[in-house]
Amino acid sequence: MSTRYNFRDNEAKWQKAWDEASIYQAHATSPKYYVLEMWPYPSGRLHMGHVRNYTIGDVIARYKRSCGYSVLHPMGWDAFGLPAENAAIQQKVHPQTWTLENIRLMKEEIKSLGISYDWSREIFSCSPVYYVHEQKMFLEFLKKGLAYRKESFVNWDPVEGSVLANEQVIDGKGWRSGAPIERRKLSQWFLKITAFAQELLEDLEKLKHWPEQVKTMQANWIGRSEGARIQFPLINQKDVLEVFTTRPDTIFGASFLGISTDHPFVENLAKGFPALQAFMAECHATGTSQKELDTTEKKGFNTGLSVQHPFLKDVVLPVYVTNFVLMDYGTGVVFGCPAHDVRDYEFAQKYDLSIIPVVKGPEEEGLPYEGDGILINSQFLNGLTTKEAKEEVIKRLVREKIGTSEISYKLRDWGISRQRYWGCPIPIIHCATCGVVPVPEEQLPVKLPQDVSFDQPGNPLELHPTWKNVECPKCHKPAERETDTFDTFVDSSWYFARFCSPHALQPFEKDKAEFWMPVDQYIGGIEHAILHLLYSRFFTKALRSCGYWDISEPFQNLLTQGMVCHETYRDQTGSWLYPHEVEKQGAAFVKSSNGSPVKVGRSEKMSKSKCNVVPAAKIVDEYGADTIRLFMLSDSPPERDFEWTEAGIEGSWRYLNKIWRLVTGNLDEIQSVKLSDAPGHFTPEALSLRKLTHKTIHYVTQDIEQFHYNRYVARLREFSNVLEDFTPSEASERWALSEALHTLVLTMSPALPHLAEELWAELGHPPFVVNQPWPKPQEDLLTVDQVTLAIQINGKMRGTCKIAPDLGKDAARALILDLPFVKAQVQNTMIKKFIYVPGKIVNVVY
RNA sequence: GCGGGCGUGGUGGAAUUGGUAGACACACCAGACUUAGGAUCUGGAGGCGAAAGCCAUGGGGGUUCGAGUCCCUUCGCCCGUACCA
Repeated sequence: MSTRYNFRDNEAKWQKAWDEASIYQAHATSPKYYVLEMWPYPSGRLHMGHVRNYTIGDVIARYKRSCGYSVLHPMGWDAFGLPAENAAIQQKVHPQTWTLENIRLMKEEIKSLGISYDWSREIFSCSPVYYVHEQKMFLEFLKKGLAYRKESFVNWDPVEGSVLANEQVIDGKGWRSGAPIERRKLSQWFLKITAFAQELLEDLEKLKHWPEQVKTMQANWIGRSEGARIQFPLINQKDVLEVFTTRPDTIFGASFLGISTDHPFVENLAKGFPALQAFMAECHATGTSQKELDTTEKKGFNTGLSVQHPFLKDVVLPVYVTNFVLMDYGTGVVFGCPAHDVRDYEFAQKYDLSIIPVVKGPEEEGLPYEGDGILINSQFLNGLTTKEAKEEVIKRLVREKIGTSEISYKLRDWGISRQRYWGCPIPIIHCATCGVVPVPEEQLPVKLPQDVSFDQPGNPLELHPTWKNVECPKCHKPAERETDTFDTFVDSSWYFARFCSPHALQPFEKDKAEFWMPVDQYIGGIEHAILHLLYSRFFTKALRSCGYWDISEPFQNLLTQGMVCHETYRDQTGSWLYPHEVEKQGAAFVKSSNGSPVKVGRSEKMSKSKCNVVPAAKIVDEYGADTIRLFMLSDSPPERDFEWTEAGIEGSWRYLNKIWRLVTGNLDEIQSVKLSDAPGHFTPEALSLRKLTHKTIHYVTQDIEQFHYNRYVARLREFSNVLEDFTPSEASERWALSEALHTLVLTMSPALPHLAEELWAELGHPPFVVNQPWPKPQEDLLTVDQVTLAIQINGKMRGTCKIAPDLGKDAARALILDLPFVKAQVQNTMIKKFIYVPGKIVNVVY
């Protein structure tokens, strides 16, 4: 018996054995369990965030397998995207070559972790076999009116002459060129997610096991609000401007109209109005991100036009073109009520507009006051509450035919066009005669051409002569292919369905998909709380309305994991250092290469830019898969951030060896034990061990079910701490020890599959431990006959007392008031209150 | 700016969801053992204090017999913000 566990040989051995037995291949037999981790973007190296994600998923997959479920646990590649193009530009390597090589490397690393994936279902978003279905779906959506074309803004880099992602715009400038970015309009494809706004909102209630904060974020993102649409006729003109407002009650506080720079009326007005044109250009000299738009200084341009107040015939309001009214929300026009809106208040002060308070709050409030209250200065609304006033205004608007009630959503349609090469081509042909023509189904897939160059800026597809120039399928005259590709979120909005029948000729076989779906447990980073998850929910519903299946929600349960963090290090020059470049000298850190002092920064999310990354492959190589898996589970609960430390991984490695010694060191003791022959009598020591064994099963099961993996590991450690001190002296104790060791191996197997497999063999069993049923606790061993009751006197902890857990209140009172330390404190004072929570606490108030 | 979170010893965290704050670990200290190892084993440990005890869950206030947990307020950090994935 070796005292050191040989992870290198064992992990390779068992991974090979699992592979050869194909034990992780999913078979569609009930009951089913579909566990899915978010598929990775193949960046080339596995990082700790991936390891954490896959480990969390693997524990539940293995646990459910032991519980008798038929488990589907697949893995694939979110292989399209911007980094491949950046690599192409920087390293002169084709995006496909770069991507496939990255996949090869990452797959090798994932495999070394021993995750129970069914690799026969592996899929790649960049393969035409995958994206052909996406192109067909898009054409279906087009037929159903769920896809359409409209103009919208992109970040335009005037120096590069290309479109930039928000990420590539830094402080309003292009990341490569440094040139100020402008917003430019392009005609682009959109998916009508707003058609499902109400359903996406309502169905959140069905998602019982989604984190509340994710549901709240999605609900706020959808942003349903009830309000009114009100007409404001322009003075001396025929036109009418329509406003959407959620505060129709404040209509008498209106002092101006704000209209979006992108409103058709403004675009029209700007013709022959150079000052306005200049203002609009000024507003467009910014990127498209919401954060940038919101934090840019609020500006307005007085058009000189004015509108009539809907209820006050002698009041006219000036019309300002503004940079803070969004064309995408409501009607693109707002009325400004400075007394009751912070933004309007600032605007009114800047442009010296009147501020009329019309809502009186419950207390003396300063302005602006955005809360509810009683209406003042408001004609027929005076004295009404905010809620009543809203109803009354709408009633009048409808009666006078100058407005209606309206429900509005913040959610905007999903722009899916990207002016990039490395994505799924949009299957459309533009013809001068026939307009927008879908590529006929028999010509699908539209494959990406291989022969492209990144020597010039912009999308290489634009510059590709033979791919771009085609014949119109309808009139056969020369036409052009759509050169935009899909947003990569499209690829990840249905991959979970493809896994159900990954080799099917259609996107997925309906019966297979309806058998496996919905995903029973979805696991991924919190950063996807809104976009990816909302798009996937939308796609599921859109596919339903196109007749693909009868599924409405893709993910039954959701776990959002926290980030993996690490300390940051900088040398004297301020450059970031990798953890492997520094070493500890006493309490301080120094640079390994020259011994110079290192400044230790706070722990942050692992990122290449700050060099605080630890490559997973290195750790697997040094400590093995089980050690890294154990550490990933031990410290933090999955939804919290995780702190990576060298000490932590060491600690996990030591624990692995401890288990190894514990089991192998007791083999002789339990050699003669037959677990099927339970002894008739147990010594008190044996009984007490058995109680712990069954309590451990009980709690470990609960902890795994609830994803309290750190507690699960803590229970295993507590259990093994006791086992270490247990020396059997007769038969029933040897039996109890054998039961305990078997339980330890079985319960640790979801976390430490390789070690468990090896020890299962050492215990004399044929493979595989992963196919063993999950142990069940014996109920009669879970009862306790005494608990430690906490005793408070006047709310302060004063002592404890051993007591039967179900003792009645009167008996408990007599017993406790008779305790010496209670008597001493209370003496003969009258007891005012005696609070008794059986099994937990007593509070004596005197 | 807006939306959502998080904050507990030197460190990561635990606390049956309003009932003994610090489980389980890491780091540390003291000791044992030795075929000096990536060891292992035993003991200690929130702070102050000789002790009794007092103080402690980012800060301040409140509700309660009782608050890490609920409410108000404030500070700090993190995620998302629609073209990073």
